[in-house]
This record gives sequence, structure tokens and C-alpha cells, in this order.
Amino acid sequence: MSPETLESATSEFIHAVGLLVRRVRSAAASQELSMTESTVLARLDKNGPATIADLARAEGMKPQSMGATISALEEIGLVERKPHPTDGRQMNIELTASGLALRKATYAAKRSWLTQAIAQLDASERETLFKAGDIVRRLAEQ
Amino acid sequence: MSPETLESATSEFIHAVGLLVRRVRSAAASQELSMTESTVLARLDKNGPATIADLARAEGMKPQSMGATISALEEIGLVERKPHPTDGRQMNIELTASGLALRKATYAAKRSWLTQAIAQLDASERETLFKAGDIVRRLAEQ
DNA sequence: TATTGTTATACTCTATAACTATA
DNA sequence: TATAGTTATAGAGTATAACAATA
Repeated sequence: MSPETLESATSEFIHAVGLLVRRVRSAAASQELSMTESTVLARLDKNGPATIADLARAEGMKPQSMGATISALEEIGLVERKPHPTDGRQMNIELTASGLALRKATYAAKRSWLTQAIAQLDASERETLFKAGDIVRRLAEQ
Repeated sequence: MSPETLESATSEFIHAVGLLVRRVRSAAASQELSMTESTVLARLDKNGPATIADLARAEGMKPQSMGATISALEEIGLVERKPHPTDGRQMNIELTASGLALRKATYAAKRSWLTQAIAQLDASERETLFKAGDIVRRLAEQ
């Protein structure tokens, strides 16, 4: 692949990512959660309680930024802070009953805009997309 | 694909996208251009002069937001506004000599962080990534 | 009346810096 | 001394609203 072609393809790729991010963001503005908020909720649901520092590391964010995200989720009642049993510095972030209900019920019924859109792709496209997701993750973490 | 699996895979996908966006953004903070800025520059290089409204449509943004992006690029001397010859309302946005040089020289030599990272993937991974880019574009524009 | 662009203002997401409390 | 968290402040990116000029 020539340097020019690579640069051009990369540029188109990042353009597509930008479109997607803006689209997800505008969906979030109306009623859904932001990308980071949904991701954090999904992680808490899957892996159980975690500290702010853990969550920040997982998202590649600063702890202060994650603190703000958690405060936003706390304000709408989806997560709560509980003191760590032995380490007085840490706060465990847990899903509330509302948060769990949102994960189990709302997502199963109404779903996010993106989940619906992906559901309508054919199987091979979904496979390509999710494979690419893994590649993107590696790129971002490298 | 079960609803739970789909939701989980979507969640992991958008997580990966979030990681990438934050990573690109932090590269941009040090010296590179933002995602939107690079994309606009690439478009001007490829398609020639365009109006703010055109560019906004292409990026899925509001014209006011694109105006801010263009002002930022103008301030660092990469683009300039020129009045449209016949339509007095429009301003044509063009690459300056600097902007063109950045596209032709700097990108070819130093490259962006992301282009470098993608260059190091093997061919089949790159293919998956760019195919996924097309799918993402369709999702975002739908 | 519709479109292009500008200005003013505000919101979201994330960052840096400075601090306290605990280990 | 290192780690977890909080608070304060700032920046980037984008949005909405109101407006002027032109078509």
C-alpha cells in the first residue's frame, strides 16, 4: 500500500469514526447516555463494582475525568459510591437498582440507536465491524 | 446473534472507538490537528475549495461549528476565506500554500500517529479496518 | 422565503493543578 | 512516598439562538 493510499484510507476511516461519534453524541443529547457513560455502566454490570481509578484506567482517562462521569451517573441515580471495606481511600462504584434495571430492561427493550443500527447489518458486516473493533482497541492501547 | 450478545459486542465496539478517539485527541493536543481539522484539510486537498455549509454537511456538523473549525485552521494559516465570485453570501474555503505543504510534505514525512499505527498492521487487518470504516460511515449517515 | 455566514452564549467531555486523606 | 479521591479551573468541540446580507 503506497504512503498516499494509506494516508487517504486512514483519513477516510477517521472521517467515518468522526461521523459515528457525532451521531452517537446527538443521540445521547436527546435521551440516551453518552459513549463513556454507557461503557462504564456496561463494565460495572459485567465485572461488578470498581473504583474510579480502575474505571479511569479501563477507559484511558484521567481519574478526575472519570470522577466527573461517575458524578453524572450518580446524579441520575444509576450508580452509587460505597466506601471500600478495608481501604479507606477507595470508593467502590456500584450499579443501583435503577442502573441494573436500565441495563437489563431498557436496553433489552428500547435499545440504543447504535445497537439497533448494527442489528440491521448482515452477519458478515457485523463480523467485520466487531473484528475491526478489536483492531481499533489494540491501536488505541498501543 | 442473541440480543444480549449483540448489545455486549456493540458495547465493546463503541468502547474501542472511544479509546481511539481519546487517543487521537491527546495526539492532537500535543502537536497534531484534531480529527475534524485533518478531515477538513484532506477534503479540501482532494476536492478543492468548498463553502462552510458544504463542509458542515460533509462532516455532519452545524455550519456554526464548522465555522469555528475553519477559524482555527485560518488562524494557524492552513486555510483562507475567499469571497465566492458570483454568490455574495458564500465564502470559499481554500488551502493556503502552508496548508497544501502540510498535506504534501509533512504528512508524507512525519505522518500522524494513527497513520503510523495503521501502517504497522498486517494487510488483512488493514483491509478489515477500512471495510469497517465504510460500514461505520453507512451507519452514521443512515 | 430560503440560504450563507457571523456572533454570542452555553453545554459536554476531558485535561491540568492543587489539595486532603489514607496506606 | 505513593495512591485514591475531590475541587477548582480551563480547554476543545459542538450546539442553539439571534442576526445580517444575499439570493
